[in-house]
Amino acid sequence: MNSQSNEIKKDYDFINESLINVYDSIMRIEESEIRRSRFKDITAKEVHLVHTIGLHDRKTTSQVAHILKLSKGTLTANLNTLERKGYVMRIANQEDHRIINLGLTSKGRLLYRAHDAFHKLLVQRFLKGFDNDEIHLIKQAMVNLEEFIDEVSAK
Amino acid sequence: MNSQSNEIKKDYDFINESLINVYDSIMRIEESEIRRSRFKDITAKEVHLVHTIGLHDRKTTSQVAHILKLSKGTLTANLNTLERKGYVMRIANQEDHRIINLGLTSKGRLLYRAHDAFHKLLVQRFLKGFDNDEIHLIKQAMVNLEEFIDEVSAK
DNA sequence: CTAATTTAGTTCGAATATCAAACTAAATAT
DNA sequence: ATATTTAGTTTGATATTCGAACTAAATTAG
Repeated sequence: MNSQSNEIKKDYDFINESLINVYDSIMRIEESEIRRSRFKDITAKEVHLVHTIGLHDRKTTSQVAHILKLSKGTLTANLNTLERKGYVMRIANQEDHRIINLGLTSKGRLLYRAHDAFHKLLVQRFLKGFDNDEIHLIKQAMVNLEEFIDEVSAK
Repeated sequence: MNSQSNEIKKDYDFINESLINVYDSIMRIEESEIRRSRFKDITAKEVHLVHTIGLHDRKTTSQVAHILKLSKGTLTANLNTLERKGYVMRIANQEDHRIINLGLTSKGRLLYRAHDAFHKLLVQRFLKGFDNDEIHLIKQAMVNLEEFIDEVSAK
């Protein structure tokens, strides 16, 4: 094996290990960032839920459960906690009284923005030192990954 | 805002959303790949454990617990299941009788290699269409990310 | 226009997962 | 030899999740 292809193998292996490690770590540092913030009563999972509800404002409970791939029962349990803690609102639907629409309280939106800011910082660091063309290329790799995920999911 | 910087913002936003989504999805497709394979009695978490034990052969229970950031009690519980299912071996240490070294059975190694092959495929698809320089660049972005993670973890 | 059916969300019971503290046995230090 | 430390297991408490049964509301069929 020549030293050139050896380099490439190293890059491959590094990326492989990285893809496995990084996501675990991101969950972990999100948790520790929250512990350091003013929102101490919240777990990483709960932030994930607040993020999803913030992103999909006024969706129904069933829609959010589907997006998060949680059972309705599990979502109900999580909503009770997040409502009690004051991050999420259940909004009765006037047209259809079976439906509950979900939204964030102002405290929930504060958490949403804090979490979003942290993620923006993460992406900035991910892309540190790259020019626009290079960033576009990295984006393309993420597109590849999502395509692969979609393919496998569809099987 | 000109169209150039708008493009870049789009790339940023896409990468941001992607980084959040992809982890969840990878866990999910790993689970569904396992269900389709001959190793149907295994969860994604358990594969993760088998992967770690395979990667760090003959490490002690405490070392593996530390690597996985699990309590020793939790690891013991998981080891019991994986030993019962025939993927993992506890190996008594001859020098120090308190220590248990962990290893994979041949069935465990089969699972390890199947899982590894799936990850290699994932990385191939991630890097599809890029030349060596571009792959090196993408690797550098992963290095950036790990550096950021290490920094935040150390705080 | 009722009846039956479907739909949205909650409740409940069972199964798992996790942690931290107490515990056991072995090794090391005093 | 005795006390302390270390490695791993056990135990009890708490969390999470699921799916099935349930309630209430909306829709459909007769």
